Amino acid sequence: MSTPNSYSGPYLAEIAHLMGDPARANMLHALMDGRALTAKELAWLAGVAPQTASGHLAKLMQGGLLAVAAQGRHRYYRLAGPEVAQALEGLMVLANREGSGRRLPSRVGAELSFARTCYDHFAGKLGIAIHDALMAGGHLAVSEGGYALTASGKAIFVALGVDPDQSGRSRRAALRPCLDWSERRPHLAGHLAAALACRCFEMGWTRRRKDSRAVTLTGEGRSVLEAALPGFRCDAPEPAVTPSRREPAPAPA
Amino acid sequence: MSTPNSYSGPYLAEIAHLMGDPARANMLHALMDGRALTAKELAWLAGVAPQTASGHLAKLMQGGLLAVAAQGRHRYYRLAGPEVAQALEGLMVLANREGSGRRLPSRVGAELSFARTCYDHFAGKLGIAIHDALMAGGHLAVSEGGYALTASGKAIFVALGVDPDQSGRSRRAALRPCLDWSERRPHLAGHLAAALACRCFEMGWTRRRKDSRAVTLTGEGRSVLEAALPGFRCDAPEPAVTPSRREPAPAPA
DNA sequence: TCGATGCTACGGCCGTCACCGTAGCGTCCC
DNA sequence: GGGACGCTACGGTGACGGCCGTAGCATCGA
Repeated sequence: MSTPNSYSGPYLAEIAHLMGDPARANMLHALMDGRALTAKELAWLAGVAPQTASGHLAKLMQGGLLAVAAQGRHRYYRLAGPEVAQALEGLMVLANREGSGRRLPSRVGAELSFARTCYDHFAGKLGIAIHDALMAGGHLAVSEGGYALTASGKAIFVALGVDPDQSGRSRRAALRPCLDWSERRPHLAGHLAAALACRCFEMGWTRRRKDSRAVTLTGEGRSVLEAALPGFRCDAPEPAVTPSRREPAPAPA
Repeated sequence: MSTPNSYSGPYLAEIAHLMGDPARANMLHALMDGRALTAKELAWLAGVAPQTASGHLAKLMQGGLLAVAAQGRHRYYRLAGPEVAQALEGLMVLANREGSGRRLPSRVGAELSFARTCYDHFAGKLGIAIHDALMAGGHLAVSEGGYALTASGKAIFVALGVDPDQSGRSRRAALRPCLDWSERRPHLAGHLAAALACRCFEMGWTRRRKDSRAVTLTGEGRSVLEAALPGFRCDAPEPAVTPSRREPAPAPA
């Protein structure tokens, strides 16, 4: 009764509080590539014991941030939906602003900002290159709550092996812009973008890096995209020596 | 060294932790209408003593979420930028999902979801109505990272008394979609949207409600918008008895 | 000049919660 | 079946941090 204007403040605080713990934030960050991970993997990634991780995961579940799929004796956790990933991206934009003083370490930052998965689609320089090439070519049109493909845009998706008319859940836009936290420019999200990313992994045009959201564009992938997408241009990533960081677990003191 | 994949996790946690305290969340929520408020006002809105609020504000400043303008013996705090508002909106989307069980109280929710300011532009049913009318009429086109006005769109802005070619900071898109947390559909953000909102308040087409982000569309405003924007349609808000909630401060026990 | 006001700095109190120990339940492999 | 493995439930410990007291500095008005 003492806080007349705090309509959603408490709810907002509840969600933010869930994300505000380092261990939980690490887990959420790791899940932002859209994959589903087991509790043990998440525990290791977060740097805590499995018991602790279990508690965190239960809290995240109760808060509606995660979904779980039980499979045998494993439980695979994933983000509850694209809104969660989008909210996290919004926070990443803040966390990586120049003003805040904290930036990604340059090596790692270069890999991640070249190409990575953002929930289920491409982000980074690669995602933006795709977005820009489609836009510059007039293959995108404004639509209900996002983008729609023009006829020429649909032809491009067909050429890449993605059915542009597969209407997933009709509520969500097939294509929409998503602000990129590393480049501060939009890339393509939505289930068509996800289908395109999926196709790229299937065909070996892109590959996931181990233990990272970073993505590698293969030589074949570059050729395919340049052929199908007039104007597509994406600077090569530096070869980036594999850091071979492979400490299995923090040695218990 | 024990968390190989947590590149931005800690930074993300830091930002989220700042937003995760109820008092701070209330402050941020109150500032989401883009206005600048004094420390005392924010203390009252957050339901804490001024000393406590001062500490919170210092933390939010250090985290880069707020900016301050000293004016005499008052210090006016406001959000540091649109990115902050956007990140908060992203969290609100999560906080107000059906699944979470917590929704806005219906009375208040109805007022806020009809029309409100979102940092510096209109959101809610009003914001969406403007967005939809412009889109349906073909007045928007996809542009570099957002929307651009077509010739007919520019004419509409001119008719409303807003210069569509005022290029603010050229880095930011003049118009871009912004997901609405109450309606789950996009409304218009960007500095042209802000200019339009500003014009509406100046001309008395809309009015702010006291102690709330809610906005009222006046009869004149409705006429003006319907005349200038073919297809504009915005259901009337329920008259909504003014709750006259006016407890000056929580009685100290 | 003096008092009132807005805001911030410091100190002590106390609640909340992250953490990991042990223990228990369900599942897979041999 | 027996054992190993994945995960969760519970309890105690410790620390971080929110809270408000008093005190101090800057500004405005008379």
